Amino acid sequence: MSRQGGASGNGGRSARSQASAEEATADLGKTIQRLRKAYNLSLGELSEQSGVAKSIISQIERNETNPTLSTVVKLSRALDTTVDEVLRGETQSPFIEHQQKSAVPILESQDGLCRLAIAGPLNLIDFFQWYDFHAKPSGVLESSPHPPGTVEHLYVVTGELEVTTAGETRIAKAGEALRYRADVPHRLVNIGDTDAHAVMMLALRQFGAQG
Amino acid sequence: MSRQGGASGNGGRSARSQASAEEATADLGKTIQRLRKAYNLSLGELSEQSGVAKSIISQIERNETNPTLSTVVKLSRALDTTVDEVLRGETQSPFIEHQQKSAVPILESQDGLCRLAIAGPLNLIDFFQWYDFHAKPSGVLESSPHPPGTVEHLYVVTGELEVTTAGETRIAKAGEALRYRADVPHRLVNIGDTDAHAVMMLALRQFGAQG
DNA sequence: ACGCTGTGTTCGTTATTCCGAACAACGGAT
DNA sequence: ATCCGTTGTTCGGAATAACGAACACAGCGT
Repeated sequence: MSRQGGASGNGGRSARSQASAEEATADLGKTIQRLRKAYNLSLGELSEQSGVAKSIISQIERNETNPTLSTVVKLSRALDTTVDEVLRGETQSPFIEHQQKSAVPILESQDGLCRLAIAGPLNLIDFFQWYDFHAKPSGVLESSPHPPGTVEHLYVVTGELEVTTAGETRIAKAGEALRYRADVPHRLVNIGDTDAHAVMMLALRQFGAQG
Repeated sequence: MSRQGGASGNGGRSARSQASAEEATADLGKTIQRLRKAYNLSLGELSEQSGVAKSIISQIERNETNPTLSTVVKLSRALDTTVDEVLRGETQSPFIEHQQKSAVPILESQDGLCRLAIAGPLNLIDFFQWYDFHAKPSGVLESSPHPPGTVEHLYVVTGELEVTTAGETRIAKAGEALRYRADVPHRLVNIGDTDAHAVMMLALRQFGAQG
């Protein structure tokens, strides 16, 4: 036992671990639930997409069971994340303040053939997805509210889009970017007479912390 | 089948995963054993240090059981590593993932006029910037290393780009996405004979977690 | 030869994960 | 007021993961 016995210089082995596994999986349920709700999934839907019985998911979310590895893997995959991320929980301190709301700067490479436009910086984000968005003329995309704190970024590649949220309406043309609250109903309309193409990013605030 | 609910163009969830969990934990036993032997530990020793019965460890190493999450956590800790590392096995991820066009799920709005393509999901990011990238034919963009853990996402809108990082080279055409490490020198080249247009996102990992 | 120490394996039992179905609770319809 | 479809929950029962002890096979020593 213990003591490195061996001639070989094995690396110093830590002797910790031991009974600390419970605490490691302590907030797993909370995390699973947080991710599931971030995707607006019900237990049944997540069950279908993951292949895990919804009763199990319910128990896992309330830490009433000690799931099998394969179960956790299935859930992690369905939630587009890894096991470690799920285990890590939310013990991360969001710092870094780096506001840079100036107008879209443009960088050029040495040979002058490349243009790099910073479309939008953002910080303190724990989870996001981004989308490629196409809309034919007069196409409309209605979105129901996302979780509180969610911010949506829209960068228009071609065409002309109109965004309405919380009673306000703005128009963005090709090359412009919009940033707006997404935790209220909002709507996108292609008001141009050509196809519109945009890149959309959805940034969810992970958990409370102040607003 | 009917994406969730409603109206919204909320995030489209992938329907993959499903029964692929087995293959994910396939070489877990091999990995555990490799790590254990790397430390010159016997089953009994690892059992003591981890708190897992050695009979279980034996079965896990031969993939004769489907361990509990807490069991895997205990073993991972005793082996000074993380669950994901153990799951990843030794398939040293190429660190440059290629997301084919066909793999990008596409959602349609109710009126059928809008197409929403998820270019690339990513989780638990604390800080990022994204860019609109234009390159004339044979244009080159050289980038020096970003902070450790930084991952770069590239979504090609039009044209054809070649990415080289850590000795690996991949090509992405319009509609495809690349995801690769950016904490080493990397280079983008427009290898097509037309202008290339892409959206690039730089995601910095905020907290340590060595990679 | 014999014991001895350590390896990894297999064996009963207990404890619990997992599933599917049945359940209650809510909200929206007609 | 009553039917729905949906939410998340709880309830048997089958499957099995976990444990500890007993097991076989080695290598070394006297």
